[in-house]
Amino acid sequence: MVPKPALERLCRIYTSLEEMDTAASVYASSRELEDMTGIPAHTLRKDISYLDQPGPGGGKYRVERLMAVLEQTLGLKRRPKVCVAGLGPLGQLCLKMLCSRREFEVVAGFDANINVIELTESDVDLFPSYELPAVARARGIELAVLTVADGEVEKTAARLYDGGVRGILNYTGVTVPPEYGFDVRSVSLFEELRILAAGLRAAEK
Amino acid sequence: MVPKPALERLCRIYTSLEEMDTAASVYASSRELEDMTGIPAHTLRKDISYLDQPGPGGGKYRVERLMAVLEQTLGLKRRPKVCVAGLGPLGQLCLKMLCSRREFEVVAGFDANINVIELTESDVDLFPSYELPAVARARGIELAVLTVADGEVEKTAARLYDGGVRGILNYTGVTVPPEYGFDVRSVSLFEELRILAAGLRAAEK
DNA sequence: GTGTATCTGTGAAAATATTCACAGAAAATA
DNA sequence: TATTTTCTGTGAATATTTTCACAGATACAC
Repeated sequence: MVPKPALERLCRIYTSLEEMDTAASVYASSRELEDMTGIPAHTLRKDISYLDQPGPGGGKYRVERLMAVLEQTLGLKRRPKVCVAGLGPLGQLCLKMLCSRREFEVVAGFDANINVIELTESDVDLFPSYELPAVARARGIELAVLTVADGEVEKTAARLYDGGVRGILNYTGVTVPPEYGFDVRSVSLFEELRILAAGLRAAEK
Repeated sequence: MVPKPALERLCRIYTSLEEMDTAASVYASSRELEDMTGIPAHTLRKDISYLDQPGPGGGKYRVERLMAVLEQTLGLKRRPKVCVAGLGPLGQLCLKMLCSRREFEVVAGFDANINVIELTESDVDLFPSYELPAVARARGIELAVLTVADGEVEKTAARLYDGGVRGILNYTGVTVPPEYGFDVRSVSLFEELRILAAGLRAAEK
């Protein structure tokens, strides 16, 4: 079984592999990846070894091959189904970014305000929030990007749960209620900056 | 010394304490905080114990007191100086959010495009990117929110380094070059969703 | 005040994750 | 082809983090 921190690093490695692939690099050594990611080469090799896939042995990794292995393991080949809940400026931005790549299947957007839904241009179907559970179930949405206002998080979480959504990427400033058992990753501008500030502070001593 | 994961959790706890403070709660037990954050009560108590501050002993934590201790330890009382590099939609959003609270001192915004600088309304002084090193040094900027286009990351990183910036909150899709030794936290929409997808995948087995 | 229930604080134990070190496979060299 | 160099893969050692368990402090009821 792959340790969770290793999984996170593997996702970071995938990003770097994409960069290399775009730059038409065919081979990647653990050392080069260390230079790109800051993850030590031995950690990175160990992480890859958790995948239990035959590697190149003594040669370098083949970028495409390793990407394929990661796609397999990380479940990206399936194009997980994603929705965006909350279509304020941030939500709309996320929607746009997600649509700009094929990696995820963007299935729907939701907002409490019907005006927003009618006025927003998007390739994706947009719905009022109260339809979330039904739409999510009908379309098999697995992941949600949560960009609603802080005050709406609780209600939206309940709806996502009813819709069978399993994982939430939480961009709001408040905590997603843990009782639903979502797999949550939270990205709070303030919290992240606090962690950096605390890091500086710790480094000073 | 506070373990790094503990530090991150403490920042999360701080967020929940803010929520409680807003809700006019005076006391917080480790159990209540567990319910809010999903962090187990014993982990959370241990984390707080790393702070080496006298706690309430047998009673509950006093919300204000604990917040004060965390502000102290996390270095938030100092109002760390922050800038935003890259004033596209995301950068402007970050700028607005940062200005909406007093927690950080937002000192400057930067963009490569001079039109953007002239057209953007902001309470914060905006500068063209090439002035970043000078401005950052002059104003003592410690942290940067990096929201430039992916192709500009390398150049911007160099400038931030020249400006004496120590920590970066990286919202771009590419890796910040590790050779400068920045303290980096990266937030990539795609990477986060990948981690969630991998989590689902792992849970299925 | 006495008793009971509820907390925190923390050393020690257990679980996890990282680093190391080196065997052995590929690639490069000559 | 033989030799050297450069890699990966991984068990074992080390380091870190989390969990546990319980002593002792506080709050509360009566």
